[in-house]
Amino acid sequence: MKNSQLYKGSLNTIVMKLLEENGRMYGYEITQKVKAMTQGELHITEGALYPALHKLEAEGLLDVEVEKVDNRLRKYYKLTEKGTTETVNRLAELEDFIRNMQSLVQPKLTF
Amino acid sequence: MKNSQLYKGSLNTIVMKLLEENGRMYGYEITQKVKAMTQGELHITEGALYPALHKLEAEGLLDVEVEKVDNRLRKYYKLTEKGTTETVNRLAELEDFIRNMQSLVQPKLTF
DNA sequence: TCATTATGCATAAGATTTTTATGTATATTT
DNA sequence: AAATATACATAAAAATCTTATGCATAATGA
Repeated sequence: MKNSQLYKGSLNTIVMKLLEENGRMYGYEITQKVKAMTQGELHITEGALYPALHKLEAEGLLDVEVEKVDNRLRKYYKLTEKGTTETVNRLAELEDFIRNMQSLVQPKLTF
Repeated sequence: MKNSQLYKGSLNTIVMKLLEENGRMYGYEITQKVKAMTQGELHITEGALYPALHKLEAEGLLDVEVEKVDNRLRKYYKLTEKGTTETVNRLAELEDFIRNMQSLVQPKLTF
């Protein structure tokens, strides 16, 4: 989803957090939202997003509702109860991750 | 290198930053240092680390010196000139990454 | 009006990274 | 004497993502 390898493994967390914020979203909408929220820096590719959504659904973390808007198909995803619980965990992991990375990379900040 | 998927893609950056800080280190030392710096939270596995070191060396970012200490082998790695330059880029990417993740995950912080 | 871009989904091959499981060997601790 | 720590290594499998396609409708622009 961009040049940097760092984003590997973060897609699920991003998607789940966005769904927690916005209630329900469809795939294309997620790509646009992420692009907007990062000033165009982060570009989620379809080849990564759609399989990820399918997997989260298969794991019971997301529910899907298909709708036709303007004669085009949309698949709206939202968090299941299980997904909502898991999102809390993932966000806690993200905070730990960021904290750990900062202590590894900015060891000077001990003042 | 742990439970959370988030660390995927961050190993190279971690290694390069540690070498920038410490001049030269050997593999086992890196695993212990990371464990200590993260209060035991982040555990770098050998199966991930050694291939990563070999690849960074093959890319010309690291130099290696073999030494025998206490009758045991050690391979000390240090950044090449190219590696030092690249480390600056990787750290900038890491900062962008963290900033982007925070704006995705903490959109409330707009005050 | 005809071509391009935007919207919207999907999958498949390949690359990359990591996990898990081994293997070898010496030193130290229990 | 056995277990743990130190120190390297690789190989199979899993997981994730990129790149390249494919299909289809709507809107924009030349």
